[in-house]
Amino acid sequence: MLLTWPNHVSNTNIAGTVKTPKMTYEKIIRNIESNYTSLPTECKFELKINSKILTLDKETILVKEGQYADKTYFVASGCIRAYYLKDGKDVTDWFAFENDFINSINSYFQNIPSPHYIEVLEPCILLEIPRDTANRLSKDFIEFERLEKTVITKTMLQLQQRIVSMQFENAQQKYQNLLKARPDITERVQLTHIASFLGITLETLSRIRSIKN
Amino acid sequence: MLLTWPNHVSNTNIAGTVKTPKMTYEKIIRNIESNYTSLPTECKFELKINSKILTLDKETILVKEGQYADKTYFVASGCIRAYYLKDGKDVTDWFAFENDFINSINSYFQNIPSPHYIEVLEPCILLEIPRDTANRLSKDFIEFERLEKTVITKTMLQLQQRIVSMQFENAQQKYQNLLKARPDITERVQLTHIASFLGITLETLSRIRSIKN
DNA sequence: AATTAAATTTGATATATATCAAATGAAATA
DNA sequence: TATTTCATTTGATATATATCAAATTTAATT
Repeated sequence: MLLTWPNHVSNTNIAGTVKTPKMTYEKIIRNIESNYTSLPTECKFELKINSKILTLDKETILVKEGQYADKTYFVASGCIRAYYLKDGKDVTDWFAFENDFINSINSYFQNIPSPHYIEVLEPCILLEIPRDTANRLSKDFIEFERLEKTVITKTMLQLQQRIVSMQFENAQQKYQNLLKARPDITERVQLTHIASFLGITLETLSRIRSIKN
Repeated sequence: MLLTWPNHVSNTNIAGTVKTPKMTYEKIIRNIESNYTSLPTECKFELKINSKILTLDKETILVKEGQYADKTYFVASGCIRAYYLKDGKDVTDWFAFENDFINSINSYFQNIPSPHYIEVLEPCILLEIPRDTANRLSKDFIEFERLEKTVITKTMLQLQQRIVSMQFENAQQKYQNLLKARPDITERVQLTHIASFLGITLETLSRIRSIKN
């Protein structure tokens, strides 16, 4: 799953119509800096020559269950989800939108086979950062180590919030909360994925949406 | 809530009888190093002269709701919980045992009033590290920055696991999982706290414990 | 040891949401 | 445009766990 998901401006106009601005390393790295922390010039240079820009179609599978997923992706544009199969059922565990980082956390941090799949939901431009690169940059630049800490801290806080939400809110409230954080989500992501992310059934979500809201 | 909670050996003999070994800064810091990452001598020295050893009784409240909680505690011995009041009801959000770090994450990382209380459950020896100290050490020693990242990463992974568990396991399974990670928990922590931590009622927990197990 | 208070267990009932099943609507493909 | 496939909605029923209430057990205090 995961790395973070701030409440940021979307890159989308009307449902589905994603602008695909020409993305250079410079622009992407500038986005990282402005959303997280700034980096020294040499660190940025090293990042640039050791990472890759990916332009991907909808439905691309970036990571499969069982793989050693040793890359982190920064989403320059588009949207992605991490999911796993629980008794054969597809369960969304995390979404990443513009300016979020995402990886298969278990695999990436514990170097174990990934329980997650990572799938592209909208045409995406990503910056792919290999773990080796990230580790080296962390060793050489305290600012990069700090960037990682910042991203992880954000993620941790969100996970904690989500636990509170799951424990004490009913289906309706959970959905409202998600909408508050991500008002455009229903235009960008299928209801099945939203439902499983919220830990409710598709049917319940549908009913919630029809009454009132 | 939180910072981490590895599956370690307890410091307890028989329920309630906690040995209180003489704890020096050296010994505590050695424990931090052996459980997380090692630190340069100068960093350890700075940590020592800028932190405090606390010896606390059961029921001590370390942090109250509303406070700006800018300390992290390393548990040298004993056990602690973080909880909050949800509609007046006491909900345990995190436990910390020997060799765990704990702080009021929201307050500490976002510098906002703490939604949590932190309460001592067993006589404790703690190392209290002010945020200023932690921040300075992070700036001066990449190893300390890395220590923080390690602790936060562990916490994040545990939170993610807990979400999966909350979403797909029934009360029984949740309890079993907790027991697997922390077999001694029932001797050290009240069932009410365990129940609210698991997101089930005390009554349900009691029933689960009586049938079978 | 007796008394009070707190923690846990046990019981009866209510309820939100899951599950199963089918209908409708929207999008993709021929 | 017709046809197939996939996504969403709607309905009927089942179920795990919550809630409320009380009994019992354990621990703390006098």
